[in-house]
Amino acid sequence: MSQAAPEKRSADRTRGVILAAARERFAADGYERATIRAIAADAAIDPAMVMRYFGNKEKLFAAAAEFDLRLPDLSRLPREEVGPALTNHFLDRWEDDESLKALLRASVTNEAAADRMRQLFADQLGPVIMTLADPATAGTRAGLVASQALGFALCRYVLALPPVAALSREEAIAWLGPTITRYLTGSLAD
Amino acid sequence: MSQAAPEKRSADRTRGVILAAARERFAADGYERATIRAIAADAAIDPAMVMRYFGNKEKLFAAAAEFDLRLPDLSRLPREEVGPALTNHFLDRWEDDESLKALLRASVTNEAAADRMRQLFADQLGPVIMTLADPATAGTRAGLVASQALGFALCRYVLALPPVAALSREEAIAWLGPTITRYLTGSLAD
DNA sequence: GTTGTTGGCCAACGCTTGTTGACTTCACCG
DNA sequence: CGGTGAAGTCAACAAGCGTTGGCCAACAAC
Repeated sequence: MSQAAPEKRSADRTRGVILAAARERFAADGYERATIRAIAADAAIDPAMVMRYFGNKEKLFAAAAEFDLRLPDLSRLPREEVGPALTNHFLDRWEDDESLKALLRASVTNEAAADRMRQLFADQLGPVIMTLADPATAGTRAGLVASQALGFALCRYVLALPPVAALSREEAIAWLGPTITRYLTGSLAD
Repeated sequence: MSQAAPEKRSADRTRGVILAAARERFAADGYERATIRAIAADAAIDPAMVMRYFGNKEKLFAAAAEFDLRLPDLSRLPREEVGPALTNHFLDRWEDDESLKALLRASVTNEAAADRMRQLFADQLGPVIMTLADPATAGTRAGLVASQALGFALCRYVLALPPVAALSREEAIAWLGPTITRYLTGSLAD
């Protein structure tokens, strides 16, 4: 029943502004330090509006941290290229959407966010890996990829370890690519 | 001048009890959710005592998160064994001292803790790597090792991703060992 | 022109937090 | 015995939090 109009009402625009401010704050401060009052101030709006639109803080976070990895099809690539390709895609997703940073920062202290993170890798990365390797090992491989991808993002975007933050895109792919390839397609015996 | 007596006064014992409770709380809840009141309750003392002994929350955390990686000498090992050895040592340190978990959880939302984390890898891991590879590349290698080590710890001990938490010590070393070896001694061209 | 409805603001609530200062207890030393 | 100082208790503070309910202004419908 909703029209196909670009901006139906003022309410939808406000909702969007709140969501954008929330993503920014959650990404920068984590779950507990990102206060509804601060988010409302960023959106130039009253804190009560945030409650009206999203019910409570937990639901606001759930809406702000909705995320799709948009994983590409890797099954047609040569074996040695899947790691670099996936690494490149991860860096893309990480840099053009703050939701992932918000999710990572929050998931360390918030159980609901941690759940979201677990589902992200189980439901989105797992199936893709099943097209590349023995499906029985897909869960483990997804976990290993997660450990390197999240660890790199943690060091580069959250902790800002100088040597990791200084790596160029090409260097990052050259170092991480082979690691990811091995986790995706290698065997325990190396 | 301090006597060699096992327990000089009640003060030292209390200080220790507070520190132990603080480490536990910071490790389980992160910096902001670990309240002084909760720590004091765990230590079965008054919150005011925490302030008396440590000044404020920040200083309490600084005292609770003091940490030494106790890295072994890796320079006498064959190249292909340095990764597995270092991985094994990391798992040891992670599992018998809660300080690292406290530091990781806090460093995601607390700048002082993040600083501590950066120093940990720069000052303790960097020098060890200089004995293994071109010193000019030691910083980068330390960062890469940090990305995999912290990422694995994040997934296993903090997020508890099921496939990562389920890995045995041997499996973990078999998967991570070669990765760490390459970061420590490999070249960009693989 | 009245009447709803919708988007927004304001003031306040109950609660928790870090932190403070004054008070008590108590062991030890002269 | 008295007193001195450390160890511990208690009650309270100011500030900040998530959250609530009532009020206002605009605007479309009848």
